[in-house]
Amino acid sequence: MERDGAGLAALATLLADPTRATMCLALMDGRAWTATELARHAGVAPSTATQHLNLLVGGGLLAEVRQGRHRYVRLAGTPAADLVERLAAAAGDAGRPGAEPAAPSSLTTAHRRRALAAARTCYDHLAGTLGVAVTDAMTARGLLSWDRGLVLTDEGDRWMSALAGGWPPESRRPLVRSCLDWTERRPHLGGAAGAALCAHAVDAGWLVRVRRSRALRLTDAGRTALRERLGLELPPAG
Amino acid sequence: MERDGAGLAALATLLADPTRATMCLALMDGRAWTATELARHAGVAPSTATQHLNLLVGGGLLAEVRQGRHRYVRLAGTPAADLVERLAAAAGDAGRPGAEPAAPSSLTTAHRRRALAAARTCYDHLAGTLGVAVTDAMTARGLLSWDRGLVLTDEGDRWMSALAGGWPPESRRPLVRSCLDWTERRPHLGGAAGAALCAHAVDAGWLVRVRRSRALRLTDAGRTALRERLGLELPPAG
DNA sequence: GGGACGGTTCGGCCGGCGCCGAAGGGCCGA
DNA sequence: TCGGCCCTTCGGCGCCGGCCGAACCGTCCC
Repeated sequence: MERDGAGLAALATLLADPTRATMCLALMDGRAWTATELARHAGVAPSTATQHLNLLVGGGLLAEVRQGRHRYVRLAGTPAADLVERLAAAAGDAGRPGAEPAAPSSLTTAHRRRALAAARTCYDHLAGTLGVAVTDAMTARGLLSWDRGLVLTDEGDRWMSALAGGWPPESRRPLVRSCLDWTERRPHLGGAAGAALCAHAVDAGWLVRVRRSRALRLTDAGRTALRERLGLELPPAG
Repeated sequence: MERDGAGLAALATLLADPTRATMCLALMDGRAWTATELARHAGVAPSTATQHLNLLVGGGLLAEVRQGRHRYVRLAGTPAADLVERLAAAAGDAGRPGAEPAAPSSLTTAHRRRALAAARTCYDHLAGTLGVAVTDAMTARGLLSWDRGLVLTDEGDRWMSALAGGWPPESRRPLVRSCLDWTERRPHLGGAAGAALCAHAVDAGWLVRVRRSRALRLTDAGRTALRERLGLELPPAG
């Protein structure tokens, strides 16, 4: 790759604008937003939003789908989402990688924060304390091994098969991947297995999405299922 | 805190300029560079480099140490280095972060970094693991003493005389000086003695310079010489 | 002390970028 | 067919940020 920083700078420039950064963070919920939704969310005129979205799509950070008169836009993929999340995590440390997180500025944000910290999606897999707890439980049960990088054990493979149909997936995506959690500062399960697990949890009603957020709420059924399948004891909803 | 993208944008802005990005990439070798070195490397005036370094240090991405009239600057830590590496890797994917994960192109960079960590020049004397190892060996042999600051013992003075002609040097430069190594985080030998030792090692063919880099390669002759003269056992080249 | 050197500060120039409003085009539903 | 909605294009404005050169300060070397 090139030794000059032009490419790096070009990529960073995409996120170096508050409006674009706000848009990308909003898209971290994994859904597709329309251009006007993003414009209102970021507090700019629609024409301005168009320009920003052109840049982000052109830069490969976002993918778009035109449907009728709507322009739907979403994060381009897991790497893009990882990038945004990682940068946001580093930026969240009061601008100091290594400092403690800033106190929530308001009650609503505190509530939001707590909900997000408890359980949320990280693009397409589980994150937050729940994501870490599930990952830990899977490790304790021998479904995951961290000996030489993160791998799914044979037992873990059987466990996934029993959990969800269509396992293993055909995609060339790595089965498992370690993803650093920005609230827990600990790794949780990403990759195809993480995505499949999350998808099943939502399909089966273990988790329900909280509107306009990437927070998740654990249902009673989910609590029971996780206890039965992983021996994971979770406190009732707070 | 994460709701608006201001923080994220602020962090990304640090890397959104080609000059700053080039500087950060240069610093990925793990070494500490001086301001002028970085200025020349990035192709800007010293005054411009100062401004960029102020931003990067202020943003927590870089750490600085003032030594004499020099301003040494290095990546602030592992998180910062990870951030730069990850962003650079994503930017290298043909500018498409959404594409599939890139092959470990960091292999070459890993090699580069290892080579630099192994042996390199710091100014005009030895640094890296080799520099630290030599310093340790000289201390163990009683050639150096750290009792009241770093001094060359009488025996060390004789050792230097036997090693190289023109010892002691006429310059009023301090004979020995402790210089903090940024990869080892331990002091190594600088000053006139360190310079003379390094010069002799290169002249005598113990070390050869690696082109377009500060890295050094230890020859077989050098390995033998260091074993004979310092009792220093070094592993063969990797 | 004198000279060289590394680094910093200050002022000023300039290009680029983000923003908007107005106008226009495509798609939809009545 | 017609009006309304979503989005885009275009022109223009204001500002921020990167760049330099000149002057200055502190350090090191002789």
